[in-house]
Amino acid sequence: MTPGDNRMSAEQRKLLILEAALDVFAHKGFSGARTKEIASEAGVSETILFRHFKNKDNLYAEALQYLFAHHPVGEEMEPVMRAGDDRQVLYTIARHIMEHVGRDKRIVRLTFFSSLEGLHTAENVRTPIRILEDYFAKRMQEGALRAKDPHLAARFFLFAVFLHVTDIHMNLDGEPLVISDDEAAWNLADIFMDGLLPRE
Amino acid sequence: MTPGDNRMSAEQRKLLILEAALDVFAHKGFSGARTKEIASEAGVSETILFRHFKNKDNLYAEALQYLFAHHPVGEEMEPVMRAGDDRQVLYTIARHIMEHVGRDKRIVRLTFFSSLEGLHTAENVRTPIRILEDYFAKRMQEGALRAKDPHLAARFFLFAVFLHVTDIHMNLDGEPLVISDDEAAWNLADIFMDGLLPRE
DNA sequence: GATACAAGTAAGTATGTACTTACTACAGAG
DNA sequence: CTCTGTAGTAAGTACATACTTACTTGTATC
Repeated sequence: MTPGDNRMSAEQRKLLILEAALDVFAHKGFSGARTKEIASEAGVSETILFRHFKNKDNLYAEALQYLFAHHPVGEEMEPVMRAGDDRQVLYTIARHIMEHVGRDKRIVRLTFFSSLEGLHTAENVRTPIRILEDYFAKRMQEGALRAKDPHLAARFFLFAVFLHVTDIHMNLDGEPLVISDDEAAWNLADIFMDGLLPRE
Repeated sequence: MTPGDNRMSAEQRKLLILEAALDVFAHKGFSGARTKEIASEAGVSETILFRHFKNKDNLYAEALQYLFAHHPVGEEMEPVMRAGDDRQVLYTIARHIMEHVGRDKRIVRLTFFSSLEGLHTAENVRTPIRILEDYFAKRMQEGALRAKDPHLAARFFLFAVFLHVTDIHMNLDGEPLVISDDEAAWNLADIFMDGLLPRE
């Protein structure tokens, strides 16, 4: 094997390693991941991995930063809140999150792993709650929604969505769901708007 | 240190080790846990740990079995479904889960760790969904509830509760919640029954 | 074409970690 | 009292793992 065959710029190589790291960390968590496996998945030797990253902790931190930099959460949500009536807003938020997470399945696993392993507080959970909470508070003041606790309402709505997509990617529940994102989002928005009791 | 000072029956000792194992596994996950730490937390040497348990996998399996044997999920839920009107049923289920989990905070962490590490399908998630789903289906057929997808409705309700208690113990969201279980459960049941839109 | 700098390889080291082996001491049964 | 089975200790083993060291090769720049 002649060296230099797959020569690559530092930046390119670093990205390859970051991608491999995300795969392995998302799959096995920080303490379950092996630098050797990450290196081999990136197609390099451990030596090179450690030339690009000071140590495993550093690699983990940079990998998370890289992932969330490419998948920001809060900002994209704001325009969504002007989607029309309240039902439409909830639907759009739900779809937004489903797609956001669906775009990269590692997000869910890494978020949970990081929280469990105490390596990272989940900014990507807190931010959406704040945004939806503010929206609810405003609409409640306007009398457009019933006056309930807006923080609790936002929590419950988003938690339902979060665990729904989490389940889809982690399969907490036994069997895989066959329902489309669209149908799930409409159902949830409808329940939150009208409730399960029939309206007379 | 004369041996035999803290002599103990096999069964007693095994329970001590299981408890220590649950603590450490819940805190660090399977691959983050060290048998040495478990042993020392149980106040024994590793030698003894490995005399009681074939290996680390076996210890993990027995620990989970022990935990869930002491905190069964599904069965206790059935009587709860006869709690009165539908709102009361939802409230009671939510409270039931909050208390169930509150009784032993390790449940949440172990459930998530196990799922993430692929060691265990979460029976304690699936079972409650099935039960609530059946309840919804029955009430919808009776016309007491609007005809929505009962599986989705059950999923969303329970997922909201699950992640709510998860957050309380894992603090996914930034700041700790100050709201009581009672208040949270009533709010959620109310939203699911009546929705956020005002009824004319 | 010589030089500088970064990409690459091969081999190694120190520590961690799951698990063992060889032995001692105690308690209950006969 | 002796025998047997089990709780206990001390030390060790084989391998995995994060990280290093010493060295080689390619490439862009002047």
